[in-house]
Amino acid sequence: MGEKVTIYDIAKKLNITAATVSRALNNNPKIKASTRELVIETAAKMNYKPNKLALALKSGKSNNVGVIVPRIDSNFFGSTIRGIEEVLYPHGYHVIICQTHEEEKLEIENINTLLNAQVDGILMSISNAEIDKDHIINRVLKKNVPLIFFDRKKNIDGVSTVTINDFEAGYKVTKHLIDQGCKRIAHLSGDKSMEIYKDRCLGYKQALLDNGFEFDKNYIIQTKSKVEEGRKAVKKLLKMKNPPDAIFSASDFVALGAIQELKSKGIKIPEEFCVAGFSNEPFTRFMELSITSVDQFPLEMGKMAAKVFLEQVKDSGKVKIEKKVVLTPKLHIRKSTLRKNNA
Amino acid sequence: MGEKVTIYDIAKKLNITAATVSRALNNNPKIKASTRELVIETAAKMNYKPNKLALALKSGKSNNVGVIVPRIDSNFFGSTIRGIEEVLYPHGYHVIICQTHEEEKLEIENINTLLNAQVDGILMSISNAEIDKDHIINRVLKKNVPLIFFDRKKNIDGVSTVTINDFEAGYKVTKHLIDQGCKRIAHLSGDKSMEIYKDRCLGYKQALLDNGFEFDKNYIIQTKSKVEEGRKAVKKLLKMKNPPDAIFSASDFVALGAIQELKSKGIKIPEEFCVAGFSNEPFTRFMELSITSVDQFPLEMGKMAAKVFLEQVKDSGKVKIEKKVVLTPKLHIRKSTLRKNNA
DNA sequence: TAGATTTGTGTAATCGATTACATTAATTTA
DNA sequence: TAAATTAATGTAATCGATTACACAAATCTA
Repeated sequence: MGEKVTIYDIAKKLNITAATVSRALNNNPKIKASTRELVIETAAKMNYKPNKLALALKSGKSNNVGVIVPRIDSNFFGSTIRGIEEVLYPHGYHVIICQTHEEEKLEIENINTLLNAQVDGILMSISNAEIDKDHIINRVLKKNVPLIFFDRKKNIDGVSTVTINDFEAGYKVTKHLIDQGCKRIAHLSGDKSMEIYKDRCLGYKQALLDNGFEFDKNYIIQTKSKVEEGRKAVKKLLKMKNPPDAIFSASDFVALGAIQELKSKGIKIPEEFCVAGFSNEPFTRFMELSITSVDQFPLEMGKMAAKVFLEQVKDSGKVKIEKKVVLTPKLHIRKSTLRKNNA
Repeated sequence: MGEKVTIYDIAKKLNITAATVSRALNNNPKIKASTRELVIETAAKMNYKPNKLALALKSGKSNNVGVIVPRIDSNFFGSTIRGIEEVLYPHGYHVIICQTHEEEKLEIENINTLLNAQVDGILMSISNAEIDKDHIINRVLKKNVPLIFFDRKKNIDGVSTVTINDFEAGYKVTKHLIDQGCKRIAHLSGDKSMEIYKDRCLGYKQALLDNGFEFDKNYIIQTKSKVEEGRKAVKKLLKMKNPPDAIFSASDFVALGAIQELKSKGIKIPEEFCVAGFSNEPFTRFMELSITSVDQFPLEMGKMAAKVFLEQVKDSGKVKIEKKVVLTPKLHIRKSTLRKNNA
């Protein structure tokens, strides 16, 4: 019933002490071969399994790492978590998932409860880079718990980061639109308090400037990552005196909404208007009018974050390392921006 | 630096024992009010946080639950996990994620490591219902660890399940296709070793029979949930002497592939051919030719599974309960099957 | 005012492992 | 063959909490 076999049960059965059992099971060379074998055999027979909690308490290592993301039911975060898990599982780590729903309060609460649960590391996508989180971050660092930001980072000493080059991505998309002959390129940005959106926007600006385009700040509209926001934005843009003929959206969902709205107005894509998104959501390639988008390699990003964590664990105690890994984004050019005469 | 504050540190500072500190922090009424306040105050000042591992070891409750799914980077499982997390987090539970990639070996390994980690419960989507898993399942049950299957279940005594009525879903879709005037309805099924696919197929059959259609087993093609498989299946079906004029696919991805192939052959959807999918993946409603599909309410399913777990924990020790929760699927009728003359 | 209660804390065992430090028995050395 | 090694195992502390039991001081009872 209870079926809780401990080393003491094995010890009792064999008339030896728990210490000997422990040593035998850990292949301590001081133990006589015959004893070792007997113990191992008996342990197997009794279906003994070590209690990870006891080990964790004793060693101070829980073999759990916390992963904090805004949400997991999105392709991007789901894939990063998959990558993290794939790398860490073979090393004996378990992944504890926490969602913040972009809420500041939950973010801090999550870190706290993860620390109390004695996780061996925290991998997170921080939501708002402007709000001061130094206090809680310091708690993590003081405890010497490796902390790694992925995708949504904030520059903090001692914190490693794994990101893609959002600036480059923004630049590439914009340059591509320019190459397709677009003259007035608008940008549907995201929450500017996040570095990723800031950087994408900066890349956009730089590409414009480098190519002799003038930058009009009215062409930048802040949106939340929702289809409806794309429709709204297009309505607004089309009312302008000098409406754009292309959109670089920092979100695939917003790009989708934009496309829907443009189509409903009878505007032809990509002939009259080009639209590019961001994140390479599955639907962007499934659509009949497939959508040009940026691949952020979420799986790779997750794997990389996990690897950085493993390195930090290995080297802990030695020099404090701080890695900044930047992945190169890949632009998938699809129908929504590909004009045939240019192909 | 180390910043590890324990109740002993607090005790030392106040010249009392750890027992008193523990009691004060736990609002034990035997403790003098003044002492309690002093302790609580000092604990806050020293930034004391209880060590969850120690608590877990003592109490035998880790406050962790394991969730085992084939993968997390899918809309369906991502959403169920989100639901689980949302319900359990407020109750102080953490969710440990494990992926099986449909591999038998990993499934068993995951259960084992979760048990060794002393999880308080396991919620899982079992991959293959035909392979005998009694041994490992028994280990869970013997340990009195609540076990709940969601979506992909297997009928086992003592195991609660939360599923949707896949039979009904299959029936509804097929009936809908019949109502739209389709005469020869094919079914693209999934791995028949899973109950969900078996049931969807049974619902399909029953609907055919109930409506005076004859059932042709050549109209059933087994597929894996991939776009390419849908294309292949359609190629095969169209080569038949008496090709179908509708497809009920047990997967949205397969349905998508089918649609792509049909279109490439110049077949008009839904006028000449209707296609319905399953799972209500986001892309099904985003497509220009939106795809009829079945909503499995993954978020609700996750929440429900978590609630069943909570009930079992509460009632543990009392009668052993075994809940079978069946959610009703919802058919979203979209362009891919909606013939205007029928609307 | 002696005995019974109550109040507030301390002592020590416990959860299940690991491990530094004995300790005993066996073997080697001189 | 006595002393020195070595081999194999036992004893007990430890990780950080909780809690049954013990106990002294304060308060109540008759």
